[in-house]
Amino acid sequence: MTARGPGRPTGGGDRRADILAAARAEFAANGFDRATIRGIARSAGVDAALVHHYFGTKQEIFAAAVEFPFDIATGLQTVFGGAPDGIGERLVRFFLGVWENPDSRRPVLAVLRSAMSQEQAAAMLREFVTAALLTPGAASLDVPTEEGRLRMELAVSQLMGVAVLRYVIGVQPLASTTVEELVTRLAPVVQAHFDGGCKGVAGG
Amino acid sequence: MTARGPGRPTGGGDRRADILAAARAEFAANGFDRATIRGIARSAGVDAALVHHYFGTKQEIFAAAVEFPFDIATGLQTVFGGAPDGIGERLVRFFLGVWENPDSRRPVLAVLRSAMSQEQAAAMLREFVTAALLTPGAASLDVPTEEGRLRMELAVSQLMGVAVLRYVIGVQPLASTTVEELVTRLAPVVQAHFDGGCKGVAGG
DNA sequence: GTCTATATCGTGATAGAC
DNA sequence: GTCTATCACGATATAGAC
Repeated sequence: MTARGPGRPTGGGDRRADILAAARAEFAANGFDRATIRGIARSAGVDAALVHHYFGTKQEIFAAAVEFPFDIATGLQTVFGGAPDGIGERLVRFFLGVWENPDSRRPVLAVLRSAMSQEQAAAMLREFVTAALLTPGAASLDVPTEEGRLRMELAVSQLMGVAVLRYVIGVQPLASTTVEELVTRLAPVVQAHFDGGCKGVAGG
Repeated sequence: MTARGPGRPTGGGDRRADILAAARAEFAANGFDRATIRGIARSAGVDAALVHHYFGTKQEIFAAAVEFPFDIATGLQTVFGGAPDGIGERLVRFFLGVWENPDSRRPVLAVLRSAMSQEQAAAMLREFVTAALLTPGAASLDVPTEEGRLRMELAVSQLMGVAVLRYVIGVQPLASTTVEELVTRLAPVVQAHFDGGCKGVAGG
């Protein structure tokens, strides 16, 4: 039963999923600007007009494509809920886990690529970082809010930079280093940001 | 003598500079894809055809626009030439100095924005990071090359992430923190990457 | 529900007048 | 050296047939 007749009885919902998957792949691979409706349609094996029919404008397709397919809040509850001195390692593991899994990498890669030159995507990333990372992270610290947010931002900067160099630019040897190796090297640094800096390393 | 007649005797070099400056601004503001020849021409107050006349294709304009107007190698010699335990602070100061000065920020912003979705710009960034940062940085360390490069990449990741969140995404309060404050917080972390990690912070 | 056809626009690039 | 005019192309988006 591979042949699909016109007016198929399933009532739709099949092609729509194909289009959404293709949109995720295209936006992740090319960013908002370079991704095209025609390309998404071709990749999904449907007509370009059908993409508009289901999702409307290109912006709306993008918004639908980058909605996280998993509950990210749950994962971050685990990160910030446990022992304070383990937040660094848990955050690094969570972050790398999202990026190593193709299903979750696609949306975040699409947002990151697009956020560089598209204000709406930048706003999405800004809001996500603020709501999902900075606010709960800062709240779990025993310092003033502004100080906590800055610490979190510096920690997130470290991880965001790794994402850019490892997953987008692909610089070696970082791009082929194992996750465990990265956890070993990054967790203490991220934790240090959390604890207010690496200054103590000099030993006084 | 503000009026310019046709066939002006200066022999050209005036409009060309205007176009180049406009191209820097447009590429920095929008990235490669969203920047347009017409937009550059409009911004420079000339015709679009003149842009092609001087610089050729859009790729060639981009290449001309992102050529650093200052000798970056000299600055990095200072960073890596001095005392090893000051590399962290000197690298952070150099990096932030480049990004805080509009003249030098424009080219690097253009490359960063474009590298996210344009393979040629990504290759430029990859080669620049490798040749100007990783290789001299790793060479100044007393560890195997591969290990030194990875340490440098993690240090650069920290700075790259700060650039993304501070200068592109504009997340607060990081975007409005003073340079000195950032140097204070980042230099030890970058230095720790250089020295092989923050592990010693726990004090044993 | 799906696709054909097309309207409308903006792009990069070129030829050639002045 | 500078600009007018235009080509060829691909984009988003829509109208409407089936």
